[in-house]
Amino acid sequence: MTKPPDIESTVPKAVVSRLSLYLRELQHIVRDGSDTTSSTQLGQLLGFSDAQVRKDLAYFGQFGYPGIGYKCQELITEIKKIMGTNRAWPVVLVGMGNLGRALLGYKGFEQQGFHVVAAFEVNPKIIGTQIEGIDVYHIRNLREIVINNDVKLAIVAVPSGEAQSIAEELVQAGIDGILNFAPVTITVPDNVSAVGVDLAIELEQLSFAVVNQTQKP
Amino acid sequence: MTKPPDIESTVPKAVVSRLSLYLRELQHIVRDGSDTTSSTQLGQLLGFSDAQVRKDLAYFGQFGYPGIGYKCQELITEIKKIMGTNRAWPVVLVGMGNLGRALLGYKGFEQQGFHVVAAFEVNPKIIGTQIEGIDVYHIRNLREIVINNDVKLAIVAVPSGEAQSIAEELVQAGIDGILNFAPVTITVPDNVSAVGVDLAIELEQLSFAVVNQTQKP
DNA sequence: TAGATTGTTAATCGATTAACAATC
DNA sequence: TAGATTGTTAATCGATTAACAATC
Repeated sequence: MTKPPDIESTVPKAVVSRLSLYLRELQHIVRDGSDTTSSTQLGQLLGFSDAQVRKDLAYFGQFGYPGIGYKCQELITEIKKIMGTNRAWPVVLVGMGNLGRALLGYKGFEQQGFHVVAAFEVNPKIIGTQIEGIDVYHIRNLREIVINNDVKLAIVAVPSGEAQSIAEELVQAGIDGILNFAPVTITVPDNVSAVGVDLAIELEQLSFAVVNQTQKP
Repeated sequence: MTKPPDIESTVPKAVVSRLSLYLRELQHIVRDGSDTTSSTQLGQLLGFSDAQVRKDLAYFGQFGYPGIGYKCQELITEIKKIMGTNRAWPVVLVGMGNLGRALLGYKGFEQQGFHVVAAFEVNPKIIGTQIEGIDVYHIRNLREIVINNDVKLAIVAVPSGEAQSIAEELVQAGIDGILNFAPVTITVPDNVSAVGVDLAIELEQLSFAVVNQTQKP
């Protein structure tokens, strides 16, 4: 209860993304039967320095025990609280192409507390059906479903050309965060967050690394 | 021909990932009918400063024309050369679950020059079949196919528990770069590159942003 | 107690931005 | 010529690492 109210705005993005990795490793460590870990172990597993692990966590509080390390379950709980995943998030998914369907069936979302409550499409052939047990709606029902289910997050898996206009509809419907799989930059208002995942770009990064044989230290 | 031979090792990762975004925007600008652009325009489209765009490109050479800007097609060619995507890359895909199948049908890979030449699975029911026109093989055929097709890149979409051992088989088979969709950290030798994409982590980042209402400047 | 490990400060390192001469 | 825009240098800003007192 002593955390200043504005720390979040000063936390670098890189720190937040590492936090997710710490959480993932902690879950593995617990599954492997350990109760505690250390900044050294976490760092080694992820290729970071021990100092960085401690510094990153220090942005949010004091979670460790000098001489002991970190209690995994405790740290997991704390990081989840920080990330906002200490509760379940209802999510809507727009676009039922190849990728959209796969995302609908992706187990990893549920495992981390994200629950797809509805899917949306324009293709009349699949509107009204269920895919992976989820109802597929026409986009015109978006607002209603978002409001009724208090949905804040949306996944966009529509073709590039439609991504921006879908994003705008989502914002109109009251969505606060958009995970965009279309390979375009979408523009959203300042009070809305957008994260883009471009699968081809990820392969391109790999191509660069291979071509330039980026030796790891 | 005047580029020093070791610049690549000194280029920050962040620069390389922005390079991919520049390439993507340039392709859109061309599609929209413009022949030239500027560091200011590129930066604005992506939310970066003009200075950053110029600085990033300067790592690799002088591609612009003072007073004019950049010729889009020319810059596209240059960036593709840098990224190694000025040629087609054969790719193998391991794991034919929901996600693997979707990736097999993902058009964006082909569009950027990545061509999936073979898919691999352990499930005997689908080995020998074709999915999206691609033959599905048993992993025991991996090495042979990788060598025959001179494949350097692999996409891994297997369950978490199998990711590390598959990665090792890929390395054994002569793969140089792995795009890993399993939500685990995989360990590869220094001469191999690995890029991880964890879909749940991307949603988690969004959750953090929404919970902490990270206001954009 | 001795050994381990934290949280935090100071030092280092790296990346971004501002500014501007050179160029078209 | 005047206006636009590059490439690059220097200044600023931010992030990482090293070091260590405090703690268990």
